[in-house]
Order: sequence, then structure tokens, then C-alpha cells
Amino acid sequence: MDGGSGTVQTLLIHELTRGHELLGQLLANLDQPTVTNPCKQLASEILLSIERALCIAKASILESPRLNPSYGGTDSSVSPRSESSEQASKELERREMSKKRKTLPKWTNQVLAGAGERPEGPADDGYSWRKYGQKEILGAKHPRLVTLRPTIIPLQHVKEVDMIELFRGYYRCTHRNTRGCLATKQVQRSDQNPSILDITYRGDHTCHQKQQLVFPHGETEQEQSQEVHPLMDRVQPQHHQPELLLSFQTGLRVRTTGSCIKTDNMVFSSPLGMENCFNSNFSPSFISSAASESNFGGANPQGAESDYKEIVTAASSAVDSPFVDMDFMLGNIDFDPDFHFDASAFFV
DNA sequence: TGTATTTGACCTTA
DNA sequence: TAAGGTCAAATACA
Repeated sequence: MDGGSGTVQTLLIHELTRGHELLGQLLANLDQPTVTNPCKQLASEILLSIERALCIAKASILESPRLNPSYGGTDSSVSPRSESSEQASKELERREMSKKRKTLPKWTNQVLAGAGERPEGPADDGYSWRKYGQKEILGAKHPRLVTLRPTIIPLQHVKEVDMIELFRGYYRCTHRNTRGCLATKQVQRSDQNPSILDITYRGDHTCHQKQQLVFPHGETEQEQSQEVHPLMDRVQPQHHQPELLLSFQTGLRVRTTGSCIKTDNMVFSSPLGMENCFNSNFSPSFISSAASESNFGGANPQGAESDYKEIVTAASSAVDSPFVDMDFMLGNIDFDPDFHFDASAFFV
């Protein structure tokens, strides 16, 4: 694996070097007050370059635990150890995993639970999930409708909606063991509106179940929009996506505040990880409720026939993740002339 | 027989 | 200490 991390480091150095060079060119151009377009282009290229470097760095960080022989996956090749040392090791692994999960980006989807909606939410969000647990929701506002235990009440006699009301289901990526994919999701009935399911996703898929890895740089945004985050393709019919992108390009200003990137009416705080970093222009978190309304409002061709629609609400905890602040591609966004980018912060 | 789900126990965190 | 989250053995299913 050392070779792999060496390649990553080389890429990182290459991208940072290129960013530095481009920045030098930009500074040279800034000395010519009449020339503005090259500056703009250079600024875009620098951002892309720096962002690639950040993604590479993130990947390097995320990969590193797997290089560690004590990584908590199922590794049958681990040599036998004494019982006590094995226990201590397991305990250590558990704590490390716990810390790691805590830093994973987290975001929530709200899904209208249609009739027959399964507790795990949409039947297909593009990834395969494996249920690993279920817990009763304590302190839920909505009263219990049944006391559910399959051994007490036959499942066929219990409405699924009743089950959702009582429990939070825990799901993880099927490829967790085989590919070390740490993505998980939790599904529960919304406390505010029982007809809505809250689906909380945590962590990005590193298993590449659905996405292709890399888009050719010159690919059109429409082509890129066909390959969206698994959550996005539930948000709206795909033919609406170019319009959405257009709205980003024309109607929004981008500003950065701390680790979040905001627009005038929404907060960008992407949960995307390495795989999406290179091929997505936006994440589910980009869709504010306002945007959802404007795009959904009666124009959804699926309309009432649709089993559900998703309302992407927020990136609830991504803010405190050190990995999320620049996780989307700015290449397709025209910069506001007033936009100020302080690249020096990246070189401290 | 392999894979997915269920569920009680256990661990972590606030 | 209670609640959230995860593990892993038992069980179900294709």
C-alpha cells in the first residue's frame, strides 16, 4: 500500500504545485488592471486545482486507517494473538471507529412516506444497504399504535406505518466489509410530521456502487448532471437538473464563511467524499427547501403517482467536519466579480 | 449454503 | 445513568 500512498502524495504535490504556479500567473495578471477575463479563468483553475489537492488529501486521510493493520474491518489474515491483547486491540479499534464515525459528514433527507413505503425509505437510492439494528424511539411525540414484536403479533397483521412510528432502523453499506465503505443511514418517522420519514445518511460511499469515478474534465454539465448523488436523483426528475444548475450559475452568489460555503438563500455544506468530489457539481445539501418547492411545485411529472418526493433539508453536522468545506466543484459556477478568494488560507 | 434480517447484549456518549 | 448506536449470534429466506 505504500506505493499507493506514494502516488497520492505525488498527485497532491503536483496539484498544489500547479495551484501555486497558477496563482503566480494570476498575480502577474492582476498587475494589468484592464485585463479581467484571464484573471477570472485563472482563479477558476486555481480553485479547481486546490480543490483537487484537497480531495486527494482527504482521500489520503481516509485511506490511512486502512493501511493500519489494526483497522477494524474483518481481516482474516490477522495473525493470532493472545486473548488479552486481542481484546485490547478490539477495544482500541472500536474507539477509533467511534471517533472516525463522529467526524463523518451527516445529512438528512425527508421523504414523504407513501402507502406501502418500506421502513428503510425509498426502495432504491442507488446503493445496497444492510440492516444492522433497530431501536425503539424513546420520547417520540406520536403515540404507539401497537406493541410490536413479530413473535407476538404476526407481521402481516401489522401495518408497516406502525412499525416506522416506533422504531429507528440502522443500515450500513453492504460493502462495508469488502470495500471498507463506512456509509450508514438511519430511517425513522419524523417527529414533526408522521407522514414524513427522516433518513439520515452518514459518511460517503467509497464503494462506488453507482457512480463512475471520474468525469472527463471537458464534459458538459448536463452530462455530469446525469450522474448525480444517489440522493439527488430522487429529488427531482432528471430533466429538471440543468435548470437547477442554471439557477446556481445565474441567480446565486457564492460566499464563504468559515468552513461553510453559502449562497444568499442556502448553505452549501457538502457531505460528498472522494468519489463524488470529482464528478459532482452539487450535493443533496445544495437543495434548500425553497429550491425544492420551486422545482417541485406542481410540475413534478410523477405527481401524485410518485410514491414519494424527497426534501433535502440540511447538512446537519457537516459543518463540524474538517473534510467538507470545499467538497464541490466550482468549475461550473460563474464567479461574482466581487467574489474574494483568500487562497493564502490553504498554504498556512 | 450463502446472504439478509432480527434482536438481545454491549459499548459509547452526553 | 439513560439513550443512542453497534455488534454478533440466532434465525429466516432464496
